[in-house]
Amino acid sequence: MRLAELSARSGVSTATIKFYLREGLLPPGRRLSATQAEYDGTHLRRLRLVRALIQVGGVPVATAREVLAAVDDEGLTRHDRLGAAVWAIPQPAPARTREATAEETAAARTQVAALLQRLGWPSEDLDSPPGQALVRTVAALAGLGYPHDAEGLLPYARAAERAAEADLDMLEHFTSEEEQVEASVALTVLHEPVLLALRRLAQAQESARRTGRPEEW
Amino acid sequence: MRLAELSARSGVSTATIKFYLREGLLPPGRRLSATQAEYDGTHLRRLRLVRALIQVGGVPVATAREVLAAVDDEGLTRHDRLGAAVWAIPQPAPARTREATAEETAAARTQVAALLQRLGWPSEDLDSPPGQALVRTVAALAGLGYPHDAEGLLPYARAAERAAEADLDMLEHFTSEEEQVEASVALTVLHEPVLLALRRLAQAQESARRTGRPEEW
DNA sequence: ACGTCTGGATAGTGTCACTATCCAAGCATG
DNA sequence: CATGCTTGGATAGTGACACTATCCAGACGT
Repeated sequence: MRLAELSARSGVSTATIKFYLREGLLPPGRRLSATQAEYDGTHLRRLRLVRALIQVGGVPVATAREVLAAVDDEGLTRHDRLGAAVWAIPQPAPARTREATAEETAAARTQVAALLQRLGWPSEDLDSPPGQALVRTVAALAGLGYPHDAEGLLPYARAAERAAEADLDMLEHFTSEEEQVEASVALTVLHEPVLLALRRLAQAQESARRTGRPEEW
Repeated sequence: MRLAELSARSGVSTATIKFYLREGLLPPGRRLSATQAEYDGTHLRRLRLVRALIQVGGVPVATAREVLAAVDDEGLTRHDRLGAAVWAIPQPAPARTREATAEETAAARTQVAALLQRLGWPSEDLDSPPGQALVRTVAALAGLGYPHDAEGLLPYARAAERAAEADLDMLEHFTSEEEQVEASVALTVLHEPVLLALRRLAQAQESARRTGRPEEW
C-alpha cells in the first residue's frame, strides 16, 4: 500500500506519518522508484503501536524510538526484548514540589526494599526503572504529607499482582515472538487507562458499600 | 507567612505561585496593605495539592481549577464533594488513531455494561466519567487489534477493587472532612504512579515465575 | 501530455506550563 | 528623610514538543 492508504487505514494524517518516518519511529517503505514507496501490514501495526505509545502512554518521541529499537533488537532473547522494551517505557513523573530530600528518598528506599522482601521479589528490582520510579514516588508522597511504609504499600502490590497475572495471561494468546513483544508494549501502555478507570469505579462502589448510600454515587 | 516563605516551604518558585494565584488555583492571601499579603497553612496544603494534580496527574490548569472548586464547594455533602472532585480529574485519553468507529464504541459499551452487571456495580456507572473513559479505551483497544470482552476485563476489575479498598482504608485515617476530601483527590492522583510502577514490577516477577528464568529480569 | 499524486525537505503552528521583567508601593536601616 | 531591598501585581516572553502547512521535482494514470 502507498502512504495515502496507510494513512486512510490508520486514521493518521499523511503529514504525521511523514513526521514519524523522519523521526525514525516508522521504518521506511520499500522503494519502488525515486518518488514511490510501498508499505505493508507491518507498517500499519507499527504505526498503531507508535500512536499507542505517544498518545496513550504520553511517551516522548525520542523515548518511543528507544522502546521500538528494543522491540526490534533481534540480538536479544524474547524475554530480554520484552523487558528492555517495557522498562524503557517511562513512568509518570512523581511530584517534584521539592525534589524530595535525601532523607525522604532514603526512607522511601528502605520501605520499598522491605516491601520487596515481604513479597518475595528480588531485591535487585529496587534499582530497575520501575523500582526507582516507585522509590521516587513514595519519597514525593512523603514530602506531600502522605507517608507510606511497606505495610501500606502491600495492598497495592497485591492489586498489581492481579493485574500482572491478567497481563501475562493475555500475552499468551499471541503466538509469534514478534506479536508478543509488540503486544507486551502495547498492552502495558494501553491497559493503564483501563486499570485506572476501573479503579475509580471501584472507589465509588467501595465508598457506597461502606457508607450504605449507594444513591449518592 | 509571606509569599517568599510560602515559596521556600513548598519549594515552588514565587513566580509560579503568582501564576497559580492569577489562575485562581490558589486563593489570595489576607491583604495586609496595598502591597503586602499573608498566607497560612491552608495555602501551603492547597499548593501541594495543586502541584500533585498538575505535575503528577498531568491535569491541565483549567481542569485543576474545576477540581478544586468541587473540593471547596460547601454546598455539597462530603460524598458529593468527594465524588465531584475525583470524577472531575481527567482520565488519560485513550488512543485516537481512528476516533473509534461507532460500532466499536457500541460493542465496547455492551461489554463494559456486561462487566458492571457481572460485578454487581450499578449500571449508571456506565455514564459516569470513569465509565465513559473505560468505554472509550476499550473501543480504542479494539481498533488497535486488542479486543476485550467482559470476561477479559474482569481480572483487571478485581485488581482495581483491591486498590480501591486500600484507597478507602487510607482515607479513613483522616479525620476532618476537609482533609478527607483533599486526601481523596491527592491520593487518587498520587497513587496512580505507585500502582503502575508496582504493576511493572509484578509483570517482571510473574513473567520470571512462569518461565522459570528469574535471572533474565 | 497533463493533472494528480508521491515522498522528501524546511519552516511554521498551537498548546501549555511556567518564567523573566517591570513597576510602584512598603519596610528597614543610617 | 534618604536609600536600598522586598513585596505583590501586571505583561509579555520562553521552551518543549507534537505535529502541520507548504513547496518541490519526479512519477503515474488516462
